[in-house]
Formats: sequence, C-alpha cells, structure tokens
Amino acid sequence: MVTLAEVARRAKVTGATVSNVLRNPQKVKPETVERVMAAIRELGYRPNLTARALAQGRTSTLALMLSNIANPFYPEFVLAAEREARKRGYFLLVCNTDDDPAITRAYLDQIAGTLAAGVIVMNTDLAERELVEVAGRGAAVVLCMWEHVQPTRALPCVTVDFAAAGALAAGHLSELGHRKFGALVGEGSGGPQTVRVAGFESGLAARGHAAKSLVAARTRDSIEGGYEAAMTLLRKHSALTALFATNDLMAIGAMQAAADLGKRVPDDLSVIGITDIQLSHQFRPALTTVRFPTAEIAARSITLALEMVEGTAPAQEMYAVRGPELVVRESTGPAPPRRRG
Amino acid sequence: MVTLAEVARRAKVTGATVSNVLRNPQKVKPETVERVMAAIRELGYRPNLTARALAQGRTSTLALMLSNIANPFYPEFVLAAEREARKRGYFLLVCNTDDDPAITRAYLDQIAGTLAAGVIVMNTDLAERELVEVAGRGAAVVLCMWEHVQPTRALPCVTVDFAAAGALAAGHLSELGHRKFGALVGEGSGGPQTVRVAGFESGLAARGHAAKSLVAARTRDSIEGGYEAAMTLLRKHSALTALFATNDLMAIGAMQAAADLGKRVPDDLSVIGITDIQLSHQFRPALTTVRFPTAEIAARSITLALEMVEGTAPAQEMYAVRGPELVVRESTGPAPPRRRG
DNA sequence: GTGAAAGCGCTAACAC
DNA sequence: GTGTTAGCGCTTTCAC
Repeated sequence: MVTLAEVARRAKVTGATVSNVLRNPQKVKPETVERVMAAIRELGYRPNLTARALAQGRTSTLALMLSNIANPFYPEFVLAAEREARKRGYFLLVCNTDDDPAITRAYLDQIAGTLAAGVIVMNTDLAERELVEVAGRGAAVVLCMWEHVQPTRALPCVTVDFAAAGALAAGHLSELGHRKFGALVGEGSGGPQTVRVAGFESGLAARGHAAKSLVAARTRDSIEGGYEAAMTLLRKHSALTALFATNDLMAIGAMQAAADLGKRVPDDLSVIGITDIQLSHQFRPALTTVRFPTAEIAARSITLALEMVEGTAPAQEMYAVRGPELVVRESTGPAPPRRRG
Repeated sequence: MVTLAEVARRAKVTGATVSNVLRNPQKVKPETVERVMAAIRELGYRPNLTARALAQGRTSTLALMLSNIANPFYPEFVLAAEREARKRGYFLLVCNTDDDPAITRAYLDQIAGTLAAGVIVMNTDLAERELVEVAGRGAAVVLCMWEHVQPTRALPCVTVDFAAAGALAAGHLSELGHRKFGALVGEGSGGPQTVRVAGFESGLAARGHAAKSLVAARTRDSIEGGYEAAMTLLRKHSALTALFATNDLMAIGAMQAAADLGKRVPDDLSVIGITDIQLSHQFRPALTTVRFPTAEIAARSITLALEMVEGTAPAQEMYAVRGPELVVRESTGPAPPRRRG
C-alpha cells in the first residue's frame, strides 16, 4: 500500500505538503502541487480513509438503521439516501435490525461515533432514551419517519404528515360517494400506524360521515396481512365499498382478496393505500394511493445528519418535508349504486 | 469519548492489558479481567473501531457494489449478505453504481483497501482488468453473479448455473406440450442475459424442438421492458403459447401484456421467469419461475470475501452454489389445443 | 501476567 | 510555502 510518506519522499516534500495538496491546494505553490500530483499518479497513491478518519476524529461514513431492507419501501429510500451521501463524500452503512432491539443496540454500540459519524434511525422499537444516550456518545442521531413523534423530543426527526395522508385518502373516497369504509391498520416497525387512521377518521368526520361508517382491522403491514384482514372485513361487512390501507402493501393484499372474493376493483370495491411504493403502479389494477416524498425524506435525513456532523446543526427539532399527495390510479372509482337493503 | 487509556487508568493497568482483556481474556489473570471489565462498564467504554482498524491494518467493513438497489433482486440479496456479515462481526457498505463506470471506479478508488477490507462486485460494466488492479491494492475482491464468467478469470466468483436455469425452463414448457416459444432476453447490468437463453435453446433442442420454434426479443430487464417486448412478440407471432423471460421482472411485464391483449395466463399463454424474486409469488397469477438460491449466494459471497480478508483464502477460483430449481406456480399450464391453421 | 514503547497513515498547529 | 512535531485510539511485539 502506497502511503502519503512515500509520495512525500518521491516529490521531495514532507507529508504535510502532500496533505495540503490534497485538501488545500491553494496553500501550496503551483509547481509543488504539480510535482506532488505527479508523484501521486506515478505511485498510484490513494489516501487511507481510515487513517484520515482517526486523525480528523470523524469518519466519512453514515449508518442507516432500518428494520428490514426487503420491505419494498426501504430500497427506494436507501437508493436516494446513498446518492445524497455519495454526493457529499460520505458512505452508507446499511443495518438491518429485524425489529430486534438487541440487534439495534449492538449496532449502535459498535458503530455510533466510531465507524459512523451519524446514524439515521428509521422506525424502531428502541426507547428514545437509549438513542439520546447514543447521541451523547458523539454520533449525530436523526430519527426518520417516526409516526408517533412528539414535538418535544430531544432528537431531530425528519417526518411526513401521516395524519394528512389519512385525511387525503378519506377525502378522495368520500368524494367518490362511498359511505361504508373499511380500514386496514398496519402493525409495522414503530408500532401500529394509528396516526394515519386517525387522520382518515377525522377526514371522514370533516365530511360528515358518522363514526360508525368505518370498520377497522389491525394486521401485519404486508401483502399477506392485508389479504387476510381484507378477507375478514369483506366477508363480515358486505356493505363495504371502499377499503383504506395504511400502507400500500396491505392495499395490494386487499386487492387480491377482493379478486378472490369475486369483487371487481374498482367497480365493486375501491382500494386506496399510502406511500406509493414502486409496486403500486406496477400492479394491476394500478393502486390509487397517497404518495410520500420518499426520495426527499431520504435526502433530507442525510443532509440533516451531515449538518450535525459538520457542526452546522440547525435549530429546529423536527423536519417535515413536502406534504403527502393523492395519486389517483385504477383502484378507486365511484361507489357502486346502493343495493336496496 | 471514553478511550482505552482512561479505562486503563481507572483499572490501574496499562492499555495493553485492557486490549488483552477485550481480545485475549485468557491471557489475563481473572481478577484483572474483572477489574478492567468493571472499569469498562462504569465508564461506558466502547472501542473505537476506526483506531482498531488502523492499528490492525484491516477494517471490519465490507462493501457491496451493485447497480441499483431499487431493483427488487438486490434487497433480498443485501438482506442475506448483511446478516452473514453481521454474524461475523463485519459491517456492510452499500454502493449503488447506476451502471456508471465512473461511479464504480470512484467507489473502488476510495474505499477498496482503506474503508473496506473486501468488495463484492455484482454485475458491472467495468473491465475485469480494473478489478484485478483493485485487488492488487490490498482489497479482497469477489465477483458475484457474473453471467459471462470465464473459468480462467483472475478473481474468485460466486455464481449460479445460468444455462441450467434456462434449460429447466425449457424442459418445463416442453413437457406441458408447448411448441412455439417466445423468449424475452433482458439487457441488464453485466450485459445481455444470453447464457440463460442459450441454456433455454439447448434445453429445447435436447427435447427435439427445432430452432425455429423459438422467437426472441431483446429488451430492458424490467417490468416495462418485459411488457413492451411481450406486446411486440405476441402481436407478431400469434402461434406463441409460451413465453420465457430471462428474469422475473420481464415475466411479470409479459403477464400484464397478455392481460391487455385479452389472453389469459396460463390458459392461453404460459409465462415463466428466472430468479424467483419475492414479487413472483405475490403477483397474480403467481409466477412459475426458476429459483436462484439468492440468500445462499449472498452468504457465500460474504464468507468468501472474509476468507480472503482473513487470509484463509481457498484455492478454487469459482464457486457455484446449489443449482437453480424449478418452482411451478400459476402462470404455466398445458399448451392450449392447437387451432387449425 | 503485565508494562513499555513503537507505530498504523494521516491531520493540524505552529514554527521557520 | 514548507517543514516539524504531536498526536488520533488502538494493537502488538518484546521485556520484565
């Protein structure tokens, strides 16, 4: 491995100068820069980032803690996060926690403040208190997409307006003339997605729907979970004409359940989700959903972490990005004519 | 930040002993171990992995270079890779290259041998020669899933039998009585997936099908690509009763094309893919496909890289994992009765 | 069984 | 402008 010292020797300067050529070239005489660059080229020198990190007291690595990257939301997030990090000269460590606090803790213990200058923590089952402690160890900690976020929290948080997303879905369904609604409430990492449902309920209320026009079911936040919950709901409540899922995966499962029950989407049943993962427009019928600005959230989380790492930490505690927006596709339509009952 | 020196001071030993307690406890007197552990606990000491890496001359980080993590194959791969790495005390850097050689090169230049002890390179457009050079800089380089792999190559490679996968698909379709086949050949990272098609062709030939019973079309390896290519093929060749896609994404696109053309799958048209990504069993009709042992490939890549990093590099140059296997689901069925023509 | 000392490759004052 | 000098926090011989 070629070291800075060897470059220095060859260019007949000291290490300090080589270092300067690389980091503050304007401080070095042009001809020296030239000579050093030549030596670097000839020797094929590459700075050792580990050594640099140790000397600077700061690494160029960020960690992203998420529950399970196989959940289709995360790859889209990671893609955007990694691009933003790379753009700023940082690298991204991806850490799956499997929603296991022990794994989360082990990761945090090992890398926060040593291998990783900053950590972005997506929904997790860890107590916030523990994360505050991690932050105390010298790592920039930013929370991301925590649904049950308190404005008083000690850690900065990048988030979206989950309630508004639910309300948007309610508005859309209501406008289409639906009267009986089913809600599929996901239990994901970070607990049940109740804020979205609350938003949906208040959206319904705002449009004059009675509370009993809504029936809800809790389920796992997955295609399978959505399928099962929709099956149960649809069988039990034949008057339902619209299903709201707190996440796209469940909505997709719900559409499959509808198909298996011989209900056509959207003719007999409208289905709407939240997030707008890629899958949503790839499925048939294409899913109507409330889009989260995923890439923007990811990029914002990275920049926020870096601002903290690099000491230009902004004052605010919570960062909402562009709000959610309705994306109408094929899975929602006018409420079917009422059957006489 | 609590350092090893502070722990040493508190435990009234030297740094060397603290280090030994952490790494070779058997070399230290039990009561000393006890005392040191107590100090560590009281101080909340965590070893600085950056410093350790510099001192040891080896990091505990591996890098995974892939074209784009939003492609559904990769998250499944990354999940398994990260778990294996974590199990062995390593961390995983995820690097998107976007199939851009410049990005790939930049990543490699920066991290190979410094931040990352090893690099797993999935299909890439980089010349192998460049990778060999990277390996020369002291990083363990392992190739993974390269379809056009030569047995003489200089770098170890973890791969599957792509040709066998194609042949398996051919056998299945042939047994179902199909006579006219269409092939959707993907152009992904790493070039066109021609080995799979070659395998498909020879599988067909082995069962006595004439070469002209197959029509092929090149397309992007994506749902959209598969959709378009299938549209073209199905419109042009009305006698086709079976479609083979070199990847599941295209197969899914093909099923959508079939639906839009009013063809029922599998009654009018059978569709088979390769890989068995999660989506394949989630889609309706569920896709028949040839499964790659994705998690196993990922784990093997990691262990191979670590064997090299840790100096126990095995002799072989190429590592095939368990072979591909046929997974029959809903998208394939008996060839429809021949229309008179 | 424990300590002293050198050094991993780099950065950052500060001196010249 | 460039060099000198101390480290960064840890590991690792090698004495004792």
